[in-house]
Amino acid sequence: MPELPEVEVVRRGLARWVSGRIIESAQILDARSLRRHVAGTEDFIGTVAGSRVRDVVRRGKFLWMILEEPADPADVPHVALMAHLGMSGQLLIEQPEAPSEKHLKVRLQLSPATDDDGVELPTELRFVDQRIFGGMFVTELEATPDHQPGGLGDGLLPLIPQQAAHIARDPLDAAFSRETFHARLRARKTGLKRALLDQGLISGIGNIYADEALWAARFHYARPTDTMRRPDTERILDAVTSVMSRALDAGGTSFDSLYVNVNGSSGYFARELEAYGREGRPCRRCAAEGRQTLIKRESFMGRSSSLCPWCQPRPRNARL
DNA sequence: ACTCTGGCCTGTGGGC
DNA sequence: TGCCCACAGGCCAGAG
Repeated sequence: MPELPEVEVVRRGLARWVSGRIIESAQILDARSLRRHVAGTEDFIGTVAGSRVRDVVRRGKFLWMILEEPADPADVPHVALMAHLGMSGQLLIEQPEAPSEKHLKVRLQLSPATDDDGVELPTELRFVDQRIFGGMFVTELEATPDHQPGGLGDGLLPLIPQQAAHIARDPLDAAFSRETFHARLRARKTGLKRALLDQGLISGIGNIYADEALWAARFHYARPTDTMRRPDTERILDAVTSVMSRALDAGGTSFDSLYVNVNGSSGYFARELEAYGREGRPCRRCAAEGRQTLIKRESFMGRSSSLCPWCQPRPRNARL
């Protein structure tokens, strides 16, 4: 399940293998993956075909390729090819003759290129998506007043797509402000996990890393946000940053090959999970301290939350 | 203005 | 064996 670390792994792969190349042509095998491109598939193809990928940028779980018109030396890039992986999306760099994946949705043919050793690179970028929660679309880049340089992959232009303008900076972004986050968090009248999952408040966190960070910081998911004091905010942010950094390190190893593989379950980080998916198994922190506590799973927000009932007791003034 | 629910999707797996 | 339903969950529209 692609959350921030997985999307960043994909961004790095695209930046390495696709940046500088021209998208020569495109085929849409399932228009549902272009649902958010309101102008339609022909417009999508017409826009991306012939454009050069100048850079690959990410904010939270949104990912986009900045396109430029190679025939016009004065061209100022103003168009982005957006991709969101949703639940099950993958961006794969493959040879055109490679067998079609079962859920292949979009094919983009890339201009020829070689790697640092002069080896020919595959010439197709594929978007594969089983559940179709993700998708691709083309959008205008717009200046945003809150922009500051220095974010991951964000050093090129003070522009972000309009569809990602409401997405907050993520905790690995150099321009992420803990002060601003703390103030906005305290202004909310909701539970802590709901706030962590709100991409407009802090981006990149999904159900897995929310549960992991809450476990690491020993907060219950229903902790009222308006009772969070500054040290509390520091503790949850430290936990979020730590778990995401470790996950990113684990996922980074998958780029030994040319293939951009986004299968989150294939990395070894799954073995490092402490709460998510460990229902009925011992809390390792409790076990280390001589207690026998089992991780339990509760239904919340229409999805599941895994937590240790001893480390993360439900607050008296719980907020959902 | 803010908070929260439902719907979008398909494959998997448990219960009967 | 096969059918049905719950579940997985990021995001957004719209209800409250």
